[in-house]
Amino acid sequence: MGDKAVVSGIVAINQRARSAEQKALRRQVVLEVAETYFREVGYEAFSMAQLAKKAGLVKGTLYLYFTTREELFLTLYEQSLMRWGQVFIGSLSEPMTSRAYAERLYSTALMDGAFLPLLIRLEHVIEHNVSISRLIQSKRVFIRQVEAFAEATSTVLQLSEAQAREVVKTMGVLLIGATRSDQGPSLDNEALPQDVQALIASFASEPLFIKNAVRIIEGIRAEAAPPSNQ
Amino acid sequence: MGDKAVVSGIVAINQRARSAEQKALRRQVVLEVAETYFREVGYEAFSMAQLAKKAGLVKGTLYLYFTTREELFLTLYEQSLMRWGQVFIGSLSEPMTSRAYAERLYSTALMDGAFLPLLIRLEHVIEHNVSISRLIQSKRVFIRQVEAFAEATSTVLQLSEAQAREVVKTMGVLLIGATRSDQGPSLDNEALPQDVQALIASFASEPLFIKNAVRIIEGIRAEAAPPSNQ
DNA sequence: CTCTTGAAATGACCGGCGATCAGTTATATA
DNA sequence: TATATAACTGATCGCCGGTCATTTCAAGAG
Repeated sequence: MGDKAVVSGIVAINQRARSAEQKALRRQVVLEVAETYFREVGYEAFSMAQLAKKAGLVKGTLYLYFTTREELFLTLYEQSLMRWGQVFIGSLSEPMTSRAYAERLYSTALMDGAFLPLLIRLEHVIEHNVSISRLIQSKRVFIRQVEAFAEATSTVLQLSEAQAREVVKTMGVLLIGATRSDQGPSLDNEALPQDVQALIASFASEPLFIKNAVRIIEGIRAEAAPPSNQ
Repeated sequence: MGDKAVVSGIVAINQRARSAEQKALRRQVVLEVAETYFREVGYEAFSMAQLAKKAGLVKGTLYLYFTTREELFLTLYEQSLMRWGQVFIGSLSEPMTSRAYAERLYSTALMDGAFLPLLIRLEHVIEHNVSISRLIQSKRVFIRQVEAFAEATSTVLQLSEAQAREVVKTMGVLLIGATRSDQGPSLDNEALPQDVQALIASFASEPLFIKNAVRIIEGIRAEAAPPSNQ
């Protein structure tokens, strides 16, 4: 009991955060605790009071750093998006097949346990209850990421910039739609009838994503290069 | 004040529902009130107490007809799915282009104001907090609908059964991913900077869905019929 | 070294939520 | 008409996100 005093390493602010840097640092610490907690319990069971407890604060203090629960999640989303972007782009190699590209995209997106659950709730939940200016700021982060994706995609898939942007947009759509089934309740293997098990198996997200990603990339590739004309 | 007594038409149960039919009827009346209310306020703002008030009951009574809020929404989802299925299949004509098929699918799905908002929340929210047996029952409704869709699709697009099933599965994925942007906050036209407006415009759901639906249908069509071989 | 001051932090508090259940009441039947 | 049964009620529960008057602490002034 009484786990105050020194927390971690050199910086160790258990005192009040007064300077702007200290406040930013504390905010980031809270975000890291929040992300761990979020990975444990998911979106719906995540409570601000519990988060405060885990971060060694009191609920009211959280609201000095985040105006609403949703604004906190929006920040987590931005960070996970940028993190995933780095990992995905970093995983691409010079010339790639559509299939290899789709596989990298899928596996890196799933690897980050926070990204997809946040992405899936972005429009219907998170973006409501957030100020317009904060939302604009977030959209700009998104624009930057889309551009980075498009550039890398254009290179490795040998597509025009316009084609690459089209690919990126559609990959997002497909990723959300295909991984939706992974977000259902974890009924594991318990006594589901065969017809339902077969249904679930037929909606397995990985082949669903990859097969359709390839179809779309090849479709886009074919559109701008009519094979028999000019 | 005092709007008891006769409610509507001939049946008019303001009394207790005793027989199984009366109970089923009352349940259906509640569902209809719930759907109207849901269309007004959406998922998050929907409260059981308000619903009870609108249905002329008390909150506790609702829980005699639905075990949880989510089970009520699951029922609304099933009904809207079947309703849409009828409308969509009924709107198909004998031989159709991929594009016409995609357009019908998109427009009929959007027309029913309740279907997409429920579908989008199905796995991450609704299916949690519902009994396993109820979930199995719901999945079977879904299986039946998929089969009906596949049959109609096979006919109008002139595809094999396996191809048609693949089309149907993928259309669902695409529909959810593409219409996600419609679920954001309604920021209308108010003072969004141009870059953000351009982003939103570029993610407009209709062209996003239709272009990619066509790409995928054509991709699936091409897979089983290699043009230069056999 | 002490005092002042203003912002960081607190915790009690708010209204509303989904859900529960002991008690009430209407009604079909004997 | 009396009785048993189950549909219905409404008070109550614990918890939620969010607020705010008050307290506390550290940096800068003297």
